[in-house]
Amino acid sequence: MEFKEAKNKFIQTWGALGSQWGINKTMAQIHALLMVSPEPLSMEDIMEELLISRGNASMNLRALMDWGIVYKEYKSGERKEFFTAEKDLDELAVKIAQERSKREIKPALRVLKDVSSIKGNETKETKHFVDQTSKLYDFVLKADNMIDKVTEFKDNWIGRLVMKIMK
Amino acid sequence: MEFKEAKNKFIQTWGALGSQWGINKTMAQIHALLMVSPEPLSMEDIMEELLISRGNASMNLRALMDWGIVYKEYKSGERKEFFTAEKDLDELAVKIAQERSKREIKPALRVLKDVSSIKGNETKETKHFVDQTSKLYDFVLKADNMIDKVTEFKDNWIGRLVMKIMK
DNA sequence: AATATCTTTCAATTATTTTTGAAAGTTTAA
DNA sequence: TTAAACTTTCAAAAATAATTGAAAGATATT
Repeated sequence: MEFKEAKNKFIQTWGALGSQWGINKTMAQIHALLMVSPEPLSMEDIMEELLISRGNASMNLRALMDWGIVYKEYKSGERKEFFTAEKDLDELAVKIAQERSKREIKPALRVLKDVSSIKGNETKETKHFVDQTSKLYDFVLKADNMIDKVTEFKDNWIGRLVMKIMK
Repeated sequence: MEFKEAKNKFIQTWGALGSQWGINKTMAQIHALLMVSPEPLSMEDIMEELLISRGNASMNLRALMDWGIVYKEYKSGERKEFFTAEKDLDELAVKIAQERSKREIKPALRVLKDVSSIKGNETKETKHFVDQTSKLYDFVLKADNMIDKVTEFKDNWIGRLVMKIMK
């Protein structure tokens, strides 16, 4: 396999993986491309490499910057903007985890808390409902706390974690 | 909030969460419904409660069973099939993690391994590519191993994990 | 202040995913 | 073996999501 082929395969795979995890394909592809680019790329570069429109590139770059995993850069003398990806993988994982926690898990937790605290007639159905959603609340809360804790580690937390788990 | 409202809210929220994580909305909703049902439900029950077609119910129940998080049950004297969800949350998390690892992570790992081992001319670009994809391979491999390890724990692994992390 | 360079926005289009419903398939019972 | 009860399949339709491209917005340059 030669470089160009490998690069393309990597970008496609990363894109597919992204879309299986609720992240838009192009967004993941742009990120993949920037990850393996030693130099910052312009919007033009990205459009060309991924064969996408200007609008698409613009919107997805914006989204990546909102996630905090792609940065804008300016080159002196150049008018246009350049982009780089967060390349530190620990940092990347933490940012993604934090963002998903904020956007999806925390709101879901609120709902779980609300629905698990209904009061009233104690039928079998309602008892089971409260019991089950309470357990779910505790579980998701723990998982979410884990994300927060993990953030404090930094620097190869996943390696340490694996060590710890394996005892 | 009364029971029916709470139940509906729970199902809707779980469905939305599912679709943000690459799991089809109806599939997540069926699972949510079964989680809070003290008794097994028939396909008819599910169709009625979620207002979905027979085909939709059938396909998504099949998918849930493939994931190993919903089981078929037979009631003696009854002709039709009934369904229950895995209600043990540790078990549920492990099954989901294993399944996603098998379906998505393991294949991606293969690709990462392949593309990170290209040989040839040592330009800045290829060097950076190999370096970056190798790191990614190591990282994803560690994360995936963590899933495997966690499986061995069973019984409230997440609680223990949080304990460990917090020292 | 006019022009050139570059970016963002968004309505319309295109692509993808999900859902439906009816026909075909299966299993049990009479 | 026929019929009834139930489930699965899958092509077509509907719903949802992603993408385009051109116009409007910026911002810097002359």
